[in-house]
Amino acid sequence: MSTRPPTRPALSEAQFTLIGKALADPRRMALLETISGGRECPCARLGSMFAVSKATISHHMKELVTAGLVESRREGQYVNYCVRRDTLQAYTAELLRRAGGKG
Amino acid sequence: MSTRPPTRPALSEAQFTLIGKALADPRRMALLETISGGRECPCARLGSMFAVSKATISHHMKELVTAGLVESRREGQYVNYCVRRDTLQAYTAELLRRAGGKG
DNA sequence: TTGGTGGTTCGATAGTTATACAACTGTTTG
DNA sequence: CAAACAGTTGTATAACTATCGAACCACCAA
Repeated sequence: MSTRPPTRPALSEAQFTLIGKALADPRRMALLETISGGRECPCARLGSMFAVSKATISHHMKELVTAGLVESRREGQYVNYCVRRDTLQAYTAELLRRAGGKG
Repeated sequence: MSTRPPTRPALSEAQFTLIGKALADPRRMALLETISGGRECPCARLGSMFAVSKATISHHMKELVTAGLVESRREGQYVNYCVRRDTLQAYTAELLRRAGGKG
């Protein structure tokens, strides 16, 4: 048929669920949004913006990285994060594919 | 500029979170997907497809309805559900708007 | 009415998770 | 080396939630 094959490989069920869970938490969503705002975002700054412990920040960032929504890169003492927009787009596409129906 | 203003009102923070949580559960996602498949789906059928109690089905459907992802309509003895694609699309749009960045 | 079927609500339980503190690793600077 | 700073990990706890059985409500048919 004519439905062009997706350019990206479809998300696995496991990753789809991971992403869903990662996005479901308001705090994590806020972190993601903050990271998305700037070009790169050191973890330290995040801690100062949200009144939570650095352990919690680290935990949330780990979830986001595991879900593939964020990439981390160590820069000396610091860790910089950036959003993986491809993953985010793959997720929304998959979401619409699954529940968006045929129109 | 030329980006047409959204036809839909933006999702409130509360609803955005509700939707996120609703979509995060694999079972609920499966239910949503099933509903999306057919035109209308009576609750009874759902119960027979997923090996869970009807109480659990009811609970999940309530979550989906509360999130605005699904609409329920009583049809005599039965309750039919249909997916609110507008909500789903509003969610994905908001997601990309928040975290999709300017890329 | 009585019964039967479809769905909801209640109460309890088990599993998950967000959070913090403390201890630890890694890095830079004296 | 030691000290200071950035992040991670371990442990514990509190809050949340998915799940079920049972009781209940809504509708339909005798």
